[in-house]
Amino acid sequence: MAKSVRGSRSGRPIMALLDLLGRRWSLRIIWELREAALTSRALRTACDEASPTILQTRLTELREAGFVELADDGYRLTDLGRELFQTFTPLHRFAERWSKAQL
Amino acid sequence: MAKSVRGSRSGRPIMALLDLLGRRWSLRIIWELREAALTSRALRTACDEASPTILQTRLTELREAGFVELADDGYRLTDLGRELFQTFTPLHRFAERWSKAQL
DNA sequence: CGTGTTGCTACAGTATTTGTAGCAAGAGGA
DNA sequence: TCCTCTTGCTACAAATACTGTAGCAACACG
Repeated sequence: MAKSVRGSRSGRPIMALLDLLGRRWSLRIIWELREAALTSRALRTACDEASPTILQTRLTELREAGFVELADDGYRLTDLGRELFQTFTPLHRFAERWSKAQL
Repeated sequence: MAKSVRGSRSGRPIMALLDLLGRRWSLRIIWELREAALTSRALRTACDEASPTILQTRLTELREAGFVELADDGYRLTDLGRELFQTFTPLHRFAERWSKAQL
């Protein structure tokens, strides 16, 4: 398992971030936690029954990165994680436009 | 190789997009093409000598998605791809804040 | 005590990614 | 013409990441 975030050698934070978010289910997890906290099982359901192994791995990474935390009501975005999610908003809008351009 | 974009079954464009961008080197490739077109070799150099196999695979996917095109001067973002890149701008700013929060 | 959650892990099979090598096609230069 | 260089791209085996199933201990409710 890649311990340190790839691209971090360059010292450029954006590389480390692109690498972390470029791992499977990372983007999706943040997306699914956008509204409310989810238990590990609920998160798994939300993520199309992705394997718990990889979800756990990603959750650990995202927790170490400070984007996600485990509270009484399950996993949820930290303030930092919520900030990160904000940057997805234009992405969401873009996705809608993109799907129309695909036709 | 995953032919269709995962998550596209849901019909939610954002899922398809999150999945495509969640594959290794996808985000990075778009990032590296942000300023100028790059030849396949130059792109490889920019991407820390990532293997040409996977770069080629990602480039094909990104081309099919309409984000990247191959021109005389190498690979470059399409108008759509440039739109997508715009959504990264807040991500870049976030990355800077994040690296400070990590200390 | 049983029943049901929770977060989390083991493990084997599969898919993806890596690294090295090398291809054919095209653009020069001699 | 032949030689050399670059282009985009691919083969192939080894390494790594991911999947799917099963199941653990800890805690809560009854």
